[in-house]
Amino acid sequence: MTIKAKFIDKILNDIILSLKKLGADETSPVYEIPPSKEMGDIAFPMFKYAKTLKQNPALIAEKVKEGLKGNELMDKIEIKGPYLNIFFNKNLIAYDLLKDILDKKDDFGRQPDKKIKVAIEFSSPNTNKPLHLGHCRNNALGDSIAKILIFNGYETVKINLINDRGIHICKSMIAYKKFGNNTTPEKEGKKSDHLVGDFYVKYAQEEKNNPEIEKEALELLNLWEQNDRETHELWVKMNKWALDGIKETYKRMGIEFDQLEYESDNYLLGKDLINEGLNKNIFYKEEDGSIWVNNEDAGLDKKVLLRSDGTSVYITQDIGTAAKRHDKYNFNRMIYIVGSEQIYHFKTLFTILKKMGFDWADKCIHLSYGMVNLPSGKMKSREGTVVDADNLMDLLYDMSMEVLNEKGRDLTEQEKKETAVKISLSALKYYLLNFSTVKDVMFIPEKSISFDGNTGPYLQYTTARLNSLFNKSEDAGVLNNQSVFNHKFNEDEANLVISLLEFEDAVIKAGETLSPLEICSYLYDLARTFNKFYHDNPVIRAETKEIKNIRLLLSKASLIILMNGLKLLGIDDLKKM
RNA sequence: GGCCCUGUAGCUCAGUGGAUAGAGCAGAAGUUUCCUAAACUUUUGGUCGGACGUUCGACUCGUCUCAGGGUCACCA
Repeated sequence: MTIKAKFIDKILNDIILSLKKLGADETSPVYEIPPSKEMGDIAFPMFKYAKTLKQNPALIAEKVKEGLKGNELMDKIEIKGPYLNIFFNKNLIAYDLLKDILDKKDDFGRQPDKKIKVAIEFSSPNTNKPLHLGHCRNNALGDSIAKILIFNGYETVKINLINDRGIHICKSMIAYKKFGNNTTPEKEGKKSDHLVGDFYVKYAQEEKNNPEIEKEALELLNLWEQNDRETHELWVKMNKWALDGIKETYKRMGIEFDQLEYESDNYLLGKDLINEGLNKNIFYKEEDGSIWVNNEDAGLDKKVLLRSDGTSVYITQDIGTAAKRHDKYNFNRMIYIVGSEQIYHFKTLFTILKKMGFDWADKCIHLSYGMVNLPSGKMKSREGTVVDADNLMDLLYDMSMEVLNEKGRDLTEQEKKETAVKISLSALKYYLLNFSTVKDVMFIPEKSISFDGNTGPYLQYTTARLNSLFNKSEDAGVLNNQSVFNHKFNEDEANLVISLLEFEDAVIKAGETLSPLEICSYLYDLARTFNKFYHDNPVIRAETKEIKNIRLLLSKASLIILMNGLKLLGIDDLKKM
């Protein structure tokens, strides 16, 4: 139970008692956070009792207030029309809260072990081109959601399904065979995945003039499926280039996985299950021998599961892969983090799994996210209108370095480089996470990534100021109940206490809604509240020793929570900036 | 055409039944002999795409409608 929930619980009892005196049978009154902090810390709207009590809600609020006996947790009770607004006793909250934060440190906010296992599939790149901005969003989301779930007490398995076979791979291979002259990344001085991507673009260009080339790609795919030696050697070579480069990008972004699955290992999975389903009459066979499922009862269409030649389609291996994963991990939930263009596909997949009698089908979720668009429109890898992940990180690094050279304090060259890396990544990740997942992201290169305002670097800046503060202060504050209880919290301090109190709720809500945005919004609010406090209230040079102590404690708690929150976003805090 | 998603300030976005709809950027005006000015303060700017309905109460729910996007492959 969170600190806040404990407090509210104790207040709730009094409200319930008071309501009962008036004749309202209430066991769990609704409450909300008032729109502004001047109105109080928690509010009870009285609208719903107007009907049963046949009284004006404002009057009911008055009466409920009268019926409340003194409770030390409540500092002040105000009636604003139909609302009963309560101000918490900041001293009591602050003591419990600060004690908990300082005791638990990086575990503050962590929820108890839920004994629930969640498999998360994300990233899932194709090995025919480098990662682009869309993958960055996927990676940032998957990484952050996994961290949020772990912090919420779930056990997670992060899975990356590498799409290393299929016609798209053969297209890069054909272009290499035709125009590659046996070149290598070393010869070209190119990052290996970029070289593979160049051939994919080359193929697309060639296809415009010479549509016949597609036949060659298909032939190559056939050769690959027949285990043709030469084809496999090329495939292995180019896949390694692509994957090595992609792995480098993951490393640079700080993205890690527990399991790598390869489509080339999985693509034959599912066939047996389809035939099994055919025997059970869940599926049916067309005259040409192809096997179908009719999902019209679920509001979907018919869908082919095995081609007339007996080969499998995309969804066939997804069925097999899902079943294999369930056998292997025995997950309680599986989350697919895949773009919104595949919403229909996953609806179909889950419907089929359910028809096949897998009771765990209901535990699979497609967490779809919107596309990343450019002002010029949609990103298209074939047309070369993509924002490449490596190039983008380079650009952001250079921008960070420029600002650091201008403003950075007291940093060695080495520290500057490390700091620029951290700043550039925080700008990118925070930008991509600070959107509702369902929404498309509009990416305007010159404008989107800034280091001012509601950004990752702003949060890092706040941690750098805090770290600097503790470097300059000989002690970090001692939690002494007398000093906390006797302290008269001013507005900035009180706001900070309330903001600190909200962290646990933000963590829980982010976990329930699979939404890193929840953490972003919370951290930004906390950082703003802290910066305002820090701007207007001297800490080291506070008027008295007691006040200094309280403010150091509040600052320490702020730093701990900022660090914990940033970790959930996959962002590093900074000691200096 | 069917289904799904989105439409909130000049721009980019929060806000999903409640109190005057919030941020950032951009624009205007301020704050550094002071713990990091990548900060802080003040300020300009909105018929929440439109219409009707449900409700004591709607940006939030329902129906219709307009606009943009996605999807409806024996591609992945």
